[in-house]
Formats: sequence, C-alpha cells, structure tokens
Amino acid sequence: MSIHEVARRAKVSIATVSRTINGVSTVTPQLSRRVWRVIEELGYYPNTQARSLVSGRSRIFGLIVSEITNPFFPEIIQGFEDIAVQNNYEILTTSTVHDPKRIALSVRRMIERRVEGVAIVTFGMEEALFDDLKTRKIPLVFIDVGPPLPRISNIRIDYQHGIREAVQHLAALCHERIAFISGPLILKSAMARQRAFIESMEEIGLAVDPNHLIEGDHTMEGGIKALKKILQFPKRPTAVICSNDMTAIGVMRQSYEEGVHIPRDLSLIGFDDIRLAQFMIPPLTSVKMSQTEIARMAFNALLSEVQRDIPSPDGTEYVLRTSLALRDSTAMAPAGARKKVAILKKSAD
Amino acid sequence: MSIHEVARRAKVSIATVSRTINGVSTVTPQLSRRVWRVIEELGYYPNTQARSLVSGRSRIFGLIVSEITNPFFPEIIQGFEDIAVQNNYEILTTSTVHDPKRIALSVRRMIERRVEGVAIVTFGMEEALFDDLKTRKIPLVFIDVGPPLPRISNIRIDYQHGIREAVQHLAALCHERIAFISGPLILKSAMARQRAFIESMEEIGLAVDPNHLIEGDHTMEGGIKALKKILQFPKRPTAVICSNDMTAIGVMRQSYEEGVHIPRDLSLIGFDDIRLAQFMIPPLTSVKMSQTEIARMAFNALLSEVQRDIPSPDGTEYVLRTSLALRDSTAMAPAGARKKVAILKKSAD
DNA sequence: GTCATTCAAGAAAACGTTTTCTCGGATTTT
DNA sequence: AAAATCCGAGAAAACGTTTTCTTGAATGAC
Repeated sequence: MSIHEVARRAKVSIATVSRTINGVSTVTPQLSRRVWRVIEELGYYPNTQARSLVSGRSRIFGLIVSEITNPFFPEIIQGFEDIAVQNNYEILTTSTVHDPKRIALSVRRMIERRVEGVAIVTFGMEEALFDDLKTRKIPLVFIDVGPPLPRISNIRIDYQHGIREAVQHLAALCHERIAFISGPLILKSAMARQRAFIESMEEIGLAVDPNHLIEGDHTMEGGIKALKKILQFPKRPTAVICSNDMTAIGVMRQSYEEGVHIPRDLSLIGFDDIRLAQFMIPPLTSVKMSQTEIARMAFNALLSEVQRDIPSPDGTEYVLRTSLALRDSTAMAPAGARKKVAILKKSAD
Repeated sequence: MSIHEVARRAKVSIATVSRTINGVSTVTPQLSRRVWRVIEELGYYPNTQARSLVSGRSRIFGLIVSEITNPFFPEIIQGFEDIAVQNNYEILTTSTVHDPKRIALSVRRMIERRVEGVAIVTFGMEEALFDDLKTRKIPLVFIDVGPPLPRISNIRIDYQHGIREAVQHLAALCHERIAFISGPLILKSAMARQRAFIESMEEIGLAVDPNHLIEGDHTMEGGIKALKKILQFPKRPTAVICSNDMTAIGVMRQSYEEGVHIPRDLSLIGFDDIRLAQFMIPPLTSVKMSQTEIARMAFNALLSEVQRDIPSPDGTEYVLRTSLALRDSTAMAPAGARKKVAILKKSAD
C-alpha cells in the first residue's frame, strides 16, 4: 500500500515510482508503463501527508466564513471548492459563528495543517485574530477589510454602484421616505453599505431621516425586529433597503404578520441576491453581489500569490461590482406619500 | 520553527519536546515548564502532516454531502464541525452536486489525505462509488442506505413516525385528498418517504390516488412544477405533503403565483424542518428530522468505530426519530371537500 | 579504440514528527 | 553494601514521500 510495495512489484526503485507518478520526463516509457500497471492493479494512492511533508507544499487552502448556515456562504464555499478541485487543492472550511475563540482555534488548526493560504470571508471581524497568519507570512485574502501588507490581497466590493441603483430605482417610483436596515455597525462592510446608502440618497437630494437608519444584525430575526420598529414611526417609510437578504426575508415575514402588503404598502430591496431571493413571495428585488465571483477572485488571489516567487509588496486589489436585480418586491409609492413627480420610467423587468 | 529549534533552545532532546507537547507523564515538571516557555515564546505549532505520518492517524474525517447550497446540509456541516473541533478532528467537506465524477474524485482525495472515516450524507447516491473506501477498510457512516458490513454504520431514519403524524394531522382537519410530492425515486430515501406516506394513508383508511403521487426532485423548481400539475387535476387535492422543505417552498411560491391561498385553499406540510421553514409565509408545518442530531450521530459513529480495537462485525445502527412540527401552513379542509367528521383537536401551537 | 559526455535509474538524504530502544543515575531490596 | 529495579531523558529508527547525489551503461567525439 506504500510506494515501496509498488516499487517491489514493478521491480524498480521507489525513486522511479515517484518520478513516474509525477510525470518526470526522464523515465523510460517502458518502465513507466510497468509502474503504472502495478499502480492500477494495486489501487495505490500516494500519501499526501508524506508528499507535502517533503515537498513543503500542502496543497490546502483555508476558507473561513462567518456562518455556514447563512445561505449567502454555501454558494461561496461551493464556488471555492469547484475551482479548488480543478487546481488540485484541498480546502479546509471553518465557520466561525461569530465567536472569536472559534476563529482563533480555526486559525491555529489551519497553521498546524500548514495551509498555503487562507480566504477570510467574514466581512470584517476582529482583524487581530489573524495576526498569527500574517506573522507566518501565509498569503491571505480578505473581503473589503484587509490591510495593505505584503501577501495580503483584497476583494473590494463596490457597494456604491448597486446601492445607488437601488435608491434611484425607489426614487423613480416616487419613494422619498426610505429606511435602511444595516448590519451590525462594528462590521466595516455593514458600515460601508450604510454609507453608500446615505451618499446615494444625498446625491439625488433626498433627506435621510436618522431614525430611518436602523441597525440590524444580518439575520431574519433582526429584520423582524427592525420592521416592528419601523411600523411604529408616525411617518412611516414607504420603502426599505436591507443590508442583506436575510434581513429582508425577516422583514417580509413580519410584514405578513402585520398585514403590510409588499410591495403595495411597502417596497423592499435586499442585498446579496442569494438564490433564495427569487423564491420569496413576492420575489425579492436585491442588489446582486455575485458569490461565485467572490469565490473565484478569492481563490485566484491566493493561487497567484502562492505561485509568485517574490510576494506582492502591498497585496493585490480586486474589485467586485454590485448591481440591482429587479424583481417584484418594489412598486410605486402609495399615492398619499408622493410629493414629487420626478417619475422616471421603471426599466422593463 | 520545527521541533528541533524548540529542543535546541530549551536544551533538551526533540523526544522530550514531543513528550511535553503530548503530555506524556514521564517528563519532569521542571523540564516541561522550560519546554513550554520556549514553545510559547517561539509560537511553535507542531506540523500535523509529520505527526500523522508517523502516528498513522490523520485526525481527519471526510464529510460528503450532496449539495451544500441546499439549506438542509449547512446545518449538518455546522453540527459536524462543532463536534469535530471538540474532539480535535479536522473535517474535509465535499459537495457532490449529484455528479458521480465529483463523488469519485472526492473519494479519491479523501483517501489520499488518509481520512480516518467518512460520513456520507447523500441520501442514497450510487453506492458503488464508495467501494474504494470500503476495500480500504475505512469506517463509513451512511444515512439509511448503508449495507451491513464491518466498519459501516448506519443512521436509520424513522420516516414513518413523523409522516404518520403529518397524515393524521391532515386527516383530523378533514383532508381526504392528500397529494405527496416525492423526491427523485431513484433515491432510496425518497422512496422510503413515499412508502411511509402510502402506509400512513392506508392505515387510517384513506385512499391514495396514484395521480396524487408526484415525483419531484427535492428542489424548489420541482415544487413549482409539481404544484402546476396538481392544480390541473379535476378533483384537486386539498393538502400536499412534500418530501422535503425546498419542494414545499417551491409549492408556496407557485401557490402565490396562482392565487391559491395557503392554508385556506391548500394545506401544506414539508419535510426536514430546515430553519428557514419557520420564516416562510405562512410559517411552514414540517416533519422535523434534526440535522444537528444527524451530525452528532454520524460523528459518534465514526469516532467510536475508530476507537474500537476490533471493527464492529456488521456495523452499528443508529435510529433517528422524526416528528411533526406544527405551524401555520395547514388548516381545515375547504368545506366543499369534507365528508367525514372525524375531527380531532388540533394540538396547541 | 579510448576517453569524455550524456542520461536513465538506483541509493541515500531529507522533511518533522512519534515511538522504541538504550543508558546512566537514583532508589529500593536483601 | 552490593545487587536489582525503576525511571527520566537522550539516541535513533520509523513513517512515506521527493529530491539530490551517485553510478554505470550507452552514446558520441576524436
């Protein structure tokens, strides 16, 4: 079951077996065939541990996500795995469930397994937790929040683009009182989304009522709570933009409870555009941030860093566009709430 | 950065360092302290590859799921990971996306990484694909479909219990024409669920119209298609039970399109009870099959097999109960459709 | 025909651990 | 007090590979 057994049966040295497996050209076709025959016959699979021990390359990438049970992440994991297998990489996934201890532990596990790089898709958790990886000079890729350091790449998300589309879409439907349910504001990415919202509003001269900026937590429960709050305002917003789709789903859920009809009484826009969004009732308009694209960029960032001979001095920047995916959760603002008549034509569905 | 460096600085042999790390009791407290100090100071983490190479134990379990983007599976993965970290095991997850080639590849990858066991949570894909694992005597645990072989455990799901509850619940609400949307019938588990449905119906004297057994595919799209079909029947069913929640969500989606109100016009019950079920509109009644419990059982099955000195002769059987989780997607059958008056009291929510 | 060159393939070293073997000093036994 | 036992810790072997070094045969040059 080891290379020695193969060597013995093929009557060659273990070096020749190794060379055969790795396709080193100096081995005679005749011997190569003999070796391969034995390998097949024995069903021999090389021991990766031994391989990477001597070669110094584990062919493993780590992938840290914040919550695998949040439907946003499985798509990323799937995408990452797809590219990984194509490139003969293994992937070690850990879900932090927002627990610093868990993060620290998973960082440690990854170092012990000698991963060649780690993709950190947590949208801005405590950065210090990854110091161990940095000092060990392991290539990293962050979403949004990575510091400009050697070997550290970043996927910058262009939140502004998609959120501006969302705001302008609502404005075109005569909405003026638009609320924004953010994620936890300790997260840099949540902050960035909120800022993009505010800027987009101001850009077209719409006032942002500070009361209409509600801090959620990127969960359905958070969306439920936020909507309850919103419905208590004397002058209700006529539209809500959420910092992620799970929040929006919570909002839908609670709207149903409270008899608020979407989109008649309230227009709703999510963020992320998870697959589920299109199966909501009604199908949820959402700002698309392609999970597959994130996975692809993250993997390529790591791979190219690993293949470099000298590390990139200040990391590499990747940029991901976001854009609005129009569905059925938005409609004209209720007549009573309209003032302006700056109606643009709603783009065809 | 290796054990040698630690040994050098602590002025002991590498054997002592190894013993210290592994808590072997023969090492003097004084030396132990000295070694630990150096370890901390250096930030030394042992190399798992080298460790498992010599010890012959990789401390890795494989986990094969059929589709990580199906919300049913992330919960299992999370549960599995939770227990794994507690037990110092690493977990290699692969999502087969129903592709035999992918399965074969992931089996191979797992063997190369020398996993100590594999949990196969695919609900009955081509069993032959796992032969490689069997011949290598790697402990396996299946859901439902495992053959009785040494080192192969099984988690048998008691579909009957939960599905009978579902059927009787509907019967109590005076439903008689109950449809069942199954999964792909090549899957043994899908078959088993359908059989449980038929038996539960017959048990209480309700006829199963063969037309009302519709083969779905365990996806939302499948649910959508299935409902379209159902609505065309001259004598519409008044209730539908689905073989999984994703199908039920598809049904809800299409009901909305077609103006069929749930539960007024149609009662709906799902299966799996994924977390999302309670956030549906209306909250979906579903047969609960605890994902966490599956994960726990699967992990324990592998762990106990690994710790055994002689392999279990015919594997071990675990049994998981299912039971109905009552929510709001079921109601009394429309008056026109009632005949019997065998109304039991609907248990409080 | 001899000598230098090339090249295929074997021998051996190396990777970073755990574990067995060995040794020398301390403790116990008689 | 000598012999036997115990025990802590170092030396060395082993795990299964890749890779460097070495060797010997074949090829080519003159």
